[in-house]
Amino acid sequence: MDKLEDYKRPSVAVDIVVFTIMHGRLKVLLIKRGREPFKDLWCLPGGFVRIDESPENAALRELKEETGIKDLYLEQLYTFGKPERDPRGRVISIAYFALVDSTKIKPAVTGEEGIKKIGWFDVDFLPDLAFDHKEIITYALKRLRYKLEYTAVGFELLPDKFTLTDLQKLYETILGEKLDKRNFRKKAMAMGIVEKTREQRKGSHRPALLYTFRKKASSSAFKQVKFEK
Amino acid sequence: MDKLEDYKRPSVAVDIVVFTIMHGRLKVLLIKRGREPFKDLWCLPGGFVRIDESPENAALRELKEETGIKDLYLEQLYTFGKPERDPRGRVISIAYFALVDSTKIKPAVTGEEGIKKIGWFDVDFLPDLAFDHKEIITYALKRLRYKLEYTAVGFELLPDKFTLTDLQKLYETILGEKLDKRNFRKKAMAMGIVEKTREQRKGSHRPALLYTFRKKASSSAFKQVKFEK
DNA sequence: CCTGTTAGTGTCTTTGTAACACTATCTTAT
DNA sequence: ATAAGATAGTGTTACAAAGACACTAACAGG
Repeated sequence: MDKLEDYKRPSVAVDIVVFTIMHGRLKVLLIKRGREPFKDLWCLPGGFVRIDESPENAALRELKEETGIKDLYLEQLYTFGKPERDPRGRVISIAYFALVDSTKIKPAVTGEEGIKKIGWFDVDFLPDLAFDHKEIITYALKRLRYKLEYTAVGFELLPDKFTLTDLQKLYETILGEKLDKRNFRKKAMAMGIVEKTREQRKGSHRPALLYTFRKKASSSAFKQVKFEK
Repeated sequence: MDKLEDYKRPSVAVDIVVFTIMHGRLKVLLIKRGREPFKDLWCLPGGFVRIDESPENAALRELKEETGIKDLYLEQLYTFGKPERDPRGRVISIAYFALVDSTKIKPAVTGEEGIKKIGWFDVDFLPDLAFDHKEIITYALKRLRYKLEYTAVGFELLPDKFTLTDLQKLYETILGEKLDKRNFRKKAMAMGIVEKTREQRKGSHRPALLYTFRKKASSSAFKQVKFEK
């Protein structure tokens, strides 16, 4: 009864939801499928877990293979395993949630061999997606918003040096609401999660101080969880 | 490259961490292994996912088979997938997190066929465990404490009718700290997550009013997430 | 009816959250 | 040189939630 051979084994895959912020919009990385099923539909980057690698390494490997992305924040999201979720057969997929700073994305990521195309899509305007990938993205989005409110994960989406306005815009973009500038800055400073540098960013207006993220205090809540009656 | 046949498939299992409160202590359900590897060591209830069932159903089925437990709160916890976690070969395990009210546990759950024994263990005094099950329990405990602070999941551990003292003791047991009686009751009432019944529980002292859980307001925070500097 | 035991209740202080508007500094155009 | 445009940066007050704290009430049993 406990022998591994007694059971038909499902295939195990990983799918990764990679978020970034581009031009003030939250984007997800998608790949155009080159073959059936769902040929020419968009889907999440991912692939099968090899027999000797951990799911997390599979996720990192697939991301590198398919998109060249290397340094990113990665965490396990949820395992999707309904028997009918893949028309090819039984595939259980461990979904991952990733964040990248858009300045680190390689520009030449489109049209590799002409078979696959990859693209960044605005989360509010997603195309039709293969498999249950829409559901996975919805789940990831929920997690992103949730995490943003009570952890300092947002820094993963910014370059090493950023202005407080950058940081605030990031929060506003993801949470979908305006935040008060003074309260936002007060809180960021009070929590000690950002640190001043001596550099400035210039434009045709008053220059802004650049800040860096202080990893030490990273476990703090940025905004307290809302209290519903 | 995308054919399912091209890949060696891992086995996929589920493991369930079932918590209950007995005699004011937090307990986990464990099973004594009847065969190698790790014969006679304790482990989490669980088993392999069948080719045509969802992981969640596998978890429910295994729990019923092994322990007779039927009605419980169940949610996916995390998928453990390091290649070396099972000496029999590659096994990826989807861990679940479950809560049962101890009054619903069948008493005759020990010594089925004399092969397997099952038992409830105090989380602070766990025996040696098979596989990486210790790690899984640690992870589940973290999740339990975390969820208790910001959701109303604690009710899953109580019978339908309970006193506010019962509820408070439950929180104290799991969080491992004393809570203030007046503040606790004030908050429980203010949030509207409990409802008075007209029944009382008697003892050799002042009788206590019984309350029920109001499912409507279940998404509220019971205690706000702590804010660390 | 006294004792033991648990149930039940209110106020004040502290802390965090939310609302709110003006000045400062730079660039560019005239 | 200076005015206009644009973004950076800053403090106070009011409100809401959390935390600390101690006594009275109701029952059973002796």
